[in-house]
Amino acid sequence: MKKSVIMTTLKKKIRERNYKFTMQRQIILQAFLDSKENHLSAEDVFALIHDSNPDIGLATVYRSLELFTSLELVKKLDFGDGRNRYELNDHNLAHSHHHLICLGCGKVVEFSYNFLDDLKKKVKKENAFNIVDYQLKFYGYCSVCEKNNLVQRKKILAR
Amino acid sequence: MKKSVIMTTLKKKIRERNYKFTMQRQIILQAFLDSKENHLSAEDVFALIHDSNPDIGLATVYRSLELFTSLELVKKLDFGDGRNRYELNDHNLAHSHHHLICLGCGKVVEFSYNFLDDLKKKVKKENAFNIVDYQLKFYGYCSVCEKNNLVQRKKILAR
DNA sequence: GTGCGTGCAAAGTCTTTGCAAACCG
DNA sequence: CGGTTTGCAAAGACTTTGCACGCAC
Repeated sequence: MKKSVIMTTLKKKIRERNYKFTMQRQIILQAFLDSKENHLSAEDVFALIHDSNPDIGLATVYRSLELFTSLELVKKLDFGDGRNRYELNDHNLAHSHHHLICLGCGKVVEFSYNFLDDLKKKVKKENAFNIVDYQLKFYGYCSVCEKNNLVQRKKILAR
Repeated sequence: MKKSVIMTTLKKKIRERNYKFTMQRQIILQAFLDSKENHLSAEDVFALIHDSNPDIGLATVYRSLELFTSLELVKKLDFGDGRNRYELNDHNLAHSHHHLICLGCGKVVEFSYNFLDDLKKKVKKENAFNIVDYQLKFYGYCSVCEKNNLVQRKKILAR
């Protein structure tokens, strides 16, 4: 979908909940649309926009991300690196995506797999819990780190 | 399994990696064994042991939990409440368990479902990623909060 | 115009670290 | 006895907040 169309949708969603579509909010959302990296921390966003917008403070970035999360425009993620990360919440995605986190180098790769529908029913029945969303994270080793691990293990065994 | 047997196993695992089984480490592990609550933050552990062991500092609790995590004696969890939580890593559990996090009241319920084996193969093949572990979190509403939500929605609609 | 939103700096919360003393093995 | 581990306090990292000013609607 075209970026400008997405922005219009986001604007609408902000307005219809009676929040103001300020320049700052637009710029922050634009950063997500423009960034090659999908998983941005508050500091990342701040760095991305700061050169062209030195007047936007870090606190505003935090407050905007918090707002966007509550409006479900973005999703708050935790990859265990001590800071929150955010990604645009693509409601149109038929299959939700998840994250493979490399324990060696920290690289995060996305992975599609949708099993919510089946599980929603199962969990609802068994636990009296109405599932709204879920997060699935895999921890492992990417091919590069896996290779390094093997080399490392061989060295240890050779001692 | 008996608590004392578990403790012996934990002791062994610490010793065989050439770490010392100090009184502090034992007391912290014991807190997990004794606590009814499975998901403890560093502060929780500190509070649990502080009355009987006022000499154990919070920094030691943090350092121990970090060590235990690296030794895979405990698992580090994030429920989005701004602090890390830890639970004993039960390697004997045939089926791993996951967490249902109530968006209304924050209650966390455990839920068993094992699908790692199938997915491990699939992910390995498709993404060149060797999966070691995974975390699955569901967000939703427990029966109490769901009921409150419904009441709330009715009120809003009645306006 | 009015009230929500922002910038700045200060404060808050959780976690880590430096160092001398204590302790495990 | 020697290298780990600990306690304490201080520092660090990320995030939130108070307040006066500014801007969207």
